[in-house]
Amino acid sequence: MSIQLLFGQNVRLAREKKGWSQDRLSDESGLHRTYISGIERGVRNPTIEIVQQVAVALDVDIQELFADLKVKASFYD
Amino acid sequence: MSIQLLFGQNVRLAREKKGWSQDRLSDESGLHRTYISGIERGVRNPTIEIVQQVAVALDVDIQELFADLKVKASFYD
DNA sequence: ATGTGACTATAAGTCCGTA
DNA sequence: ATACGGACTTATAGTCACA
Repeated sequence: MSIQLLFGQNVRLAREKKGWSQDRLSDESGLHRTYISGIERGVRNPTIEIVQQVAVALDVDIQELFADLKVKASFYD
Repeated sequence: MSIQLLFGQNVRLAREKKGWSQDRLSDESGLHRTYISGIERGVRNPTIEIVQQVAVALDVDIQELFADLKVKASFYD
């Protein structure tokens, strides 16, 4: 898995955990909505400045956005 | 402190911990020597792909390169 | 062995849409 | 509410000569 996809999925998880739409995260981070979409899909390769902007908006540590993805528990249920 | 400088200083710490020159890190990462220099000084704003390349070369977790910098123990010694 | 300014090619990031 | 495309501006990637 690419680092872009790992990052993107972690952003999506953190966003959904807050119950936010991409539009909402866009507003909070100051980044364009379509760009957020691209990040979450792993098709963008953001700079660390953008990473920080997203982390601040989501109120999470940058490190959390690079955390290894856990296999969903439901996979084993 | 900017995220670029935080990242850069963490890279420098990890590199020096291994006793590597910037030249050596350049070889190991495939990135140009002057680019490594720019990263460590915080004047570059690398993408997450570059971050991963550096982390792999230094054999550290990406998260370590975003760790809060500790005040040097020697400051209190 | 490292810092710096300058450079070109490429990608980041924005904004307009459509589905 | 999200994915995706095209066109656009700005910044980064990557490199060099020199201090």
